[in-house]
Amino acid sequence: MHGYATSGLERWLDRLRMRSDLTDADVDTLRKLPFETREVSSNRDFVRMGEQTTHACLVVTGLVGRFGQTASGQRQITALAIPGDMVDLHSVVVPKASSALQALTATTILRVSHAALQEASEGSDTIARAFWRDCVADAMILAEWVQSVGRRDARGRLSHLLCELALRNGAIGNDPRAFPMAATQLQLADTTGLTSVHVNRTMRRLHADKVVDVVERQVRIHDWDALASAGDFNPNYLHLSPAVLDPLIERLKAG
Amino acid sequence: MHGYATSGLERWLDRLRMRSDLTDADVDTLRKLPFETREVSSNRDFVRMGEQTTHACLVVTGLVGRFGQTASGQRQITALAIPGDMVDLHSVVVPKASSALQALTATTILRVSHAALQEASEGSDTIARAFWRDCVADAMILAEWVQSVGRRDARGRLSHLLCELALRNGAIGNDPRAFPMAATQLQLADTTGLTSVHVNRTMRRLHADKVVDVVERQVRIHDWDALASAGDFNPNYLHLSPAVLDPLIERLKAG
DNA sequence: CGCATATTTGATAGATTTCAATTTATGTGG
DNA sequence: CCACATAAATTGAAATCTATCAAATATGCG
Repeated sequence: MHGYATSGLERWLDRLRMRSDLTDADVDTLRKLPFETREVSSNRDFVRMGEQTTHACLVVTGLVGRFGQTASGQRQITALAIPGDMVDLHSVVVPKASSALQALTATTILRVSHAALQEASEGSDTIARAFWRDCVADAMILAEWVQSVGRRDARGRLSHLLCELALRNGAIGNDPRAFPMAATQLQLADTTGLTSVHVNRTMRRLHADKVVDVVERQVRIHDWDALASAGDFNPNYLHLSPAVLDPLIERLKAG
Repeated sequence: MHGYATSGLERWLDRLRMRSDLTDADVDTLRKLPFETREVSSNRDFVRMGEQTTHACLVVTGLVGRFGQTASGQRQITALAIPGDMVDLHSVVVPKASSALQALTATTILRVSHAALQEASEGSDTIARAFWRDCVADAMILAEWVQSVGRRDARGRLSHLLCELALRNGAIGNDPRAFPMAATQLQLADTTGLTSVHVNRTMRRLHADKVVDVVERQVRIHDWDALASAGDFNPNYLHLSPAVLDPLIERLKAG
């Protein structure tokens, strides 16, 4: 997206700045955050539930899920993090993990210490506000998921999720009509509160209806209007500025 | 709970301090926050979806729900606020409401301006952190709700919700075994992603099994162990300190 | 008393899960 | 590059849970 974006931090900074005004000094501070890079292979927890964490994790490439688990072993994904997302920025203020983080595919993360993040936030009101706001944005996605899982049928849930991922991918510079999505149908099931069998049948139907497609770990949206209407999708909750949102919708409709 | 707690702010302060260390100066600052009191009658929106808000709302008495709505008119409650909760503290950093707030029963709220809250948070790192942490705590409840709605059956969802409400009520000084719960079965249905008919039958069964009871807008827990096990309830996500949690659990088990 | 709201019950339809296989990808070592 | 092992996608049939529709009974309130 930007020529200088060699470090994975840059994409995160871009995202932060989409939501919050940061001063040049702020950006400078954040660019200088120390981190260590880590490769996580598919289906591996890199934060376990209950663990006392000391670092937050920024996704550079790949896909990360936050997992809850029921006593009977049923799994539920409560958040998906794509590149540019700091999966657990919240851990700076609540370090004890109340759910596990797992890579859904081979993933590169940057670990940034809570101490450094806290120092940055205490050194600048605008950074503090940006971090707070980012956590609130995550909460709004969660609220939307509650609604989706609570009140939409299988087709609606999957459509809604794919709409969300399209815009979130678009916001980080991917093509909103065709973007990487490494989750398996089982993982999609754990995200939407369905069974992998039912996800399979529903995706198959969406494909047959020429609405969306997942081929080779890539989502391809063929009919945005149909998808958005099936998912009853209203992008407000993502709080993207018109400058970001409008061109994305335009591209999606052009599809 | 405290003799001096004439103002509704006090209970909120107590709750904040349960999660975050505040200095005496911080507490002083927060006590001096200007507010206006407002009575809201049952089933009335006091914040509409899409509205640009200028104040955050603290519940003093009653019950408030955050409502999402689907195109087909299906409703989903994405948060319940009991006395002492600032329903939309998040609106300080994201003022545009992405869902409606509605009183589920006659409710008293305190409106506190964003400007005042922001000033408080910018004047003290510890206050800023406490606000941020409180929003994160709300998000963790939301994540648990996603899991509940996604992966538990009707009995599990209702049991889990009642367990949560028991501890949250206990934390503000109510008896965790018998506390006010003004929501109708229809509202419980909107909270758990069920139908009012199904909520009725399920509550009826929980009653028959001598697990819980809702009589005259009061929850009465008869068998905590059975309720917690039916709801597969693990209180970790509420992040209550042992000093608060342990006595509550003890009382609940004694029941 | 009488309207409006909430609870309760029954019968039926429908969506989704569960169980059990089968087929199709994907990756890996020889 | 093949053969094997493993993971993922796919399909079918039956069982279950939950929604839907419709109505009767309570309950609260002016």
